[in-house]
Amino acid sequence: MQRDEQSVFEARKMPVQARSAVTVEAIAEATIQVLLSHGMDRLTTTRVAERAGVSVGTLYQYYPNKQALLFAVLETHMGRVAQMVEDVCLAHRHEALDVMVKGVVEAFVDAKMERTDISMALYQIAAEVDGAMLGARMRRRLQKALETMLATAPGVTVEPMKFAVEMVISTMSGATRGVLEAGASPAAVKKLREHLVVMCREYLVAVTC
Amino acid sequence: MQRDEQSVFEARKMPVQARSAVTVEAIAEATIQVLLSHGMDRLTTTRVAERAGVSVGTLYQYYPNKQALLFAVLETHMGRVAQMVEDVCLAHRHEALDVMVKGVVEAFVDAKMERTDISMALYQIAAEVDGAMLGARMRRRLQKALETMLATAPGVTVEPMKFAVEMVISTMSGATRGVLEAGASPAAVKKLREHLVVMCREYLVAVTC
DNA sequence: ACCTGAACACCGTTCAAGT
DNA sequence: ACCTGAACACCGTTCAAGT
Repeated sequence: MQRDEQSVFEARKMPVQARSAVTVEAIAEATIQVLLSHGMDRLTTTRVAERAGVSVGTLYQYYPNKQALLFAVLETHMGRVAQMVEDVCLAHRHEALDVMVKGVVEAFVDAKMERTDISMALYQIAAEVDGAMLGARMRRRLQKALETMLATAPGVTVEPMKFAVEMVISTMSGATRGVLEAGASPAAVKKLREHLVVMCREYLVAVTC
Repeated sequence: MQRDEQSVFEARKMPVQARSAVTVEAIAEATIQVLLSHGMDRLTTTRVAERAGVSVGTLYQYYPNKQALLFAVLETHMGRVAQMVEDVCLAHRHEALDVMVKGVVEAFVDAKMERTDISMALYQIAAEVDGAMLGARMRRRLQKALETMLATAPGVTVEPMKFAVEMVISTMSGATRGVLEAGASPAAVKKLREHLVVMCREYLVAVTC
């Protein structure tokens, strides 16, 4: 594969020895730590390298630029959320609509709220890098998982299904983000779980023929 | 007033002569233009000043730093949206719940979609500066306006009202953002208007006692 | 195969000098 | 009262030299 074919955001090279795999992981972990302790505007490639115990040059051996580093961190965590929702979608095929909605919404909220500090920090990253692109990719994954599951719901035909699923995904993201930006107190997270289930269920029932 | 009491994000000085008022406006406008044509990462204070037809020094006479400049631009546009929703909330007092919801949702969507290019560009700004802070302020304005309006709805008591309104605001933001990030085609905007009304109405009806 | 860190380019910000 | 733009500090990124 030629260098030019690589996305500018992809890792520059694959670690082929054990120590470099450790280095890559250490750099990714250090990025989160620096983000949490210093904030986005004081997140410096030199500082990240220092925290990871390597030199700047080493960082640039695995991540072509700062954006790629942030992108990778964001991708890891968004991927984790998508994975958890996908698992629930598979597990809830052929069940009743309200059971599906409850399962998906709670899986989404729980995944996002597992580490509220990281989730909040990631919103800072999302605009620095092209968060829209990653968000779109994640949305496509959730979209497919939800559509596939909903197609197996007994006696349910939502029209237009595609848009309704987009609405549900955007709504889950928006409401969760709202609670995170408001501080994500345990009480608020609990209410979010309940109310978001009601909102999505009532909506889907209303647009169901 | 002493310098130290000023927020770091507020304008450094008020324009007292006509030409400087023009300068301030030109800089703000140039910021949007550079953002739209070059993107966030190529938005440079020097480039903005150049576009506005002044020197960098002049820019720093009115905005203490780059963040303050971006903050001001974001604030203007968020304020416009908040204002339009507030107006609708005042106009719809004492009407039926579903009329209120329709009015507010459509006002919000229309305000955000009036200039989709600017709205999309602003998401880039929102993380560069402390978008969470401004978002919180805006949410408080909408919160108050909506609560005041809903309290006048005949025969409606939502419990807990405060959280339900937070949910509605986050949902409107999230769903609108989703459509914007998906490209905001006229067809999608139209469907968003309709579906968002359904979602918010059904939700509020469900949590109403 | 992997790591180092001085060196370079570029950008945010200032301030002495101008009108 | 307002504007200019060279100068400075700092950060992203590179690359010749090391192990």
